[in-house]
Amino acid sequence: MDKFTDWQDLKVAYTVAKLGTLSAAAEHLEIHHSTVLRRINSLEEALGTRLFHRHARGYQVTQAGEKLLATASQIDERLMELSTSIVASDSQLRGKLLVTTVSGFMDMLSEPCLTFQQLHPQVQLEVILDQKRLRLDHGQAHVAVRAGPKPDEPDYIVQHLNTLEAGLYASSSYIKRMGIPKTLEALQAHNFVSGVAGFNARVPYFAWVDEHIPETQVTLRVSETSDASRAIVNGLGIGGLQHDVAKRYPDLQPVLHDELKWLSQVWLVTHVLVHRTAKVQALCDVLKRHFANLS
Amino acid sequence: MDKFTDWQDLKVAYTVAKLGTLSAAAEHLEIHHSTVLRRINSLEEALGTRLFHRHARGYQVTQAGEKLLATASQIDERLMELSTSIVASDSQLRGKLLVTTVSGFMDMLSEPCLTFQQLHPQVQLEVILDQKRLRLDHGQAHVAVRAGPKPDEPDYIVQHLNTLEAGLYASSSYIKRMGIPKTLEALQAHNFVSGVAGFNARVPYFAWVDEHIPETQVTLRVSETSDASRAIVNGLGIGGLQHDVAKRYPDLQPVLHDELKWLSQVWLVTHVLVHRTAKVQALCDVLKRHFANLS
DNA sequence: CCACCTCTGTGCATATATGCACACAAGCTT
DNA sequence: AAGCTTGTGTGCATATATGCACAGAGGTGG
Repeated sequence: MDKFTDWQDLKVAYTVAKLGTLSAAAEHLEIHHSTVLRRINSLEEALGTRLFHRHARGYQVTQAGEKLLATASQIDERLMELSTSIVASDSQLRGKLLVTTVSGFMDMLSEPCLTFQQLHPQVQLEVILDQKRLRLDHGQAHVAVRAGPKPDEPDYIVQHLNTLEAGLYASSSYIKRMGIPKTLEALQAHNFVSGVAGFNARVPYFAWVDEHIPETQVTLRVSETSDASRAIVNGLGIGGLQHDVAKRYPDLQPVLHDELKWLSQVWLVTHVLVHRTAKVQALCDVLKRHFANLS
Repeated sequence: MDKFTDWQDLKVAYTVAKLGTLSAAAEHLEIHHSTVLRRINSLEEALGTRLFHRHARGYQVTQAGEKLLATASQIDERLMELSTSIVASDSQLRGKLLVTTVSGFMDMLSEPCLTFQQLHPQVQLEVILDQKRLRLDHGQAHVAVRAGPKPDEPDYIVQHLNTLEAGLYASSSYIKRMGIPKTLEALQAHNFVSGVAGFNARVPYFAWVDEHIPETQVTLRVSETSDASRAIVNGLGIGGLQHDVAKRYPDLQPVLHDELKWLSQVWLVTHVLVHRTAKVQALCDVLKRHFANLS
């Protein structure tokens, strides 16, 4: 049913129709004129129609060939558009840009994201919050902001953004109810908000809870770290937060900051194939500038 | 500058984008999946862009691939239209139809042409009057009506239409002026209308004039036989006409019809490549029916 | 958690298409 | 007219792309 098994034949026939001779088409396509001849023969055989009138001085289109010429020239135009569109999508600042991070970082990313949106309104920024690391090499995301040990995967380009410091916080409503612990030992009697086992295993605070706080004292375990901060604000318990996140909630009081602190590295990760594109570069610039101003 | 050197790569990439896997695309295209892989690799290299995210379970389009998919699907549609349009142009009764004959036959062809126009108004009939025989194999014409010996060229399909009989005619104004010849000898004193030497050499009457009538008696030589008939009607001289042509001019009187008559075969010629098409068949039917009714 | 299955990816032999050389045909020029 | 130029068409050697077999990767289901 499919008459055009080889689209290249179409291009060859189109070139002949446009230039009028096999030789000219062959030169233009940088192939031998006999190849042009054979491709046209095979196409005509496949279509069951003569496309050209053979003339010793050149090829002249038949009515069928005229139709083919019209269609092929449209196709050629589309292809020109497509090729410019494809190269432009790499160099122009427009289209979708996918960023991924863990939900706990959303509070920190919202500000640079806003900055980026204002700088490049043509780009539709999509932030994907996901516990499981999306695969940049599968195109699931273009840029990732990750915490913990330095990612080390082939074809990933990793840049160090900052070192974030976290500490314990409690809301004033919690302190009013339970008091504020003054020593590490006193913590054992308090309630804590932590993460669900298996999720966010690499958050240092979660690991510390598992190690030093009895299971019974952990009032709430949430899978998303952003939910943890809200729970702490609402007074469900004491919890570990990045200082920069805690700053956003004036109600929160520091707890034993001189005694307890956790450091975690933040990495900016891109895939080598998308790293050089304008969009990715622009976002990386904004993110690096933002995190540099934090410290 | 031309990114798409091989349009077939586009078709292959399109199939992969549509079906999602190399294997499925390979099966659909009836080629090996490794070939599909290589063509996509080469296309991506040529474009300088990733079109697919390689996944062990299949190929997923990137943004560039999405654009390619959109363009290619449009192309695919156009191609479907084109292929149906091409086959339809053979089986449908529409479009141009080129007929060629010598000008002297126009009077005879006008009637069947009218019939054909009424039967198939979608077809634009173009009658090319030309002394030199147009080449059907070059697509200069689709149907030819020819007189004289049976055409014998390769790939030409020749059908016998009729045997036409011609005789001498004179207008009443000529007869009034010069009288009507009663014997063959009496003709020598009369004026004649004939053809220009070199043109229409195969018209039997013209040959007869050259052989039997003194050069000085030939009042007018015309290159177009249709002009000859008008000259005879206007009384410039005696001339040979097909009986069917002469019938159209009531003023004309037959001259020595029992003594002189010329027979010529009329042939319907088409090229083997266009002969089976609906348009050509339709015209051939009309012409054959018309000429059958003449005798 | 492991075995299975599908799909991708690679070296190698072969089949297919390309290029080349030459012959031929037809305008164009002188 | 006759040579010259340009372009088409064909047999043959080679280069190129295809198919094949097998390895590997990665997800799926028991």
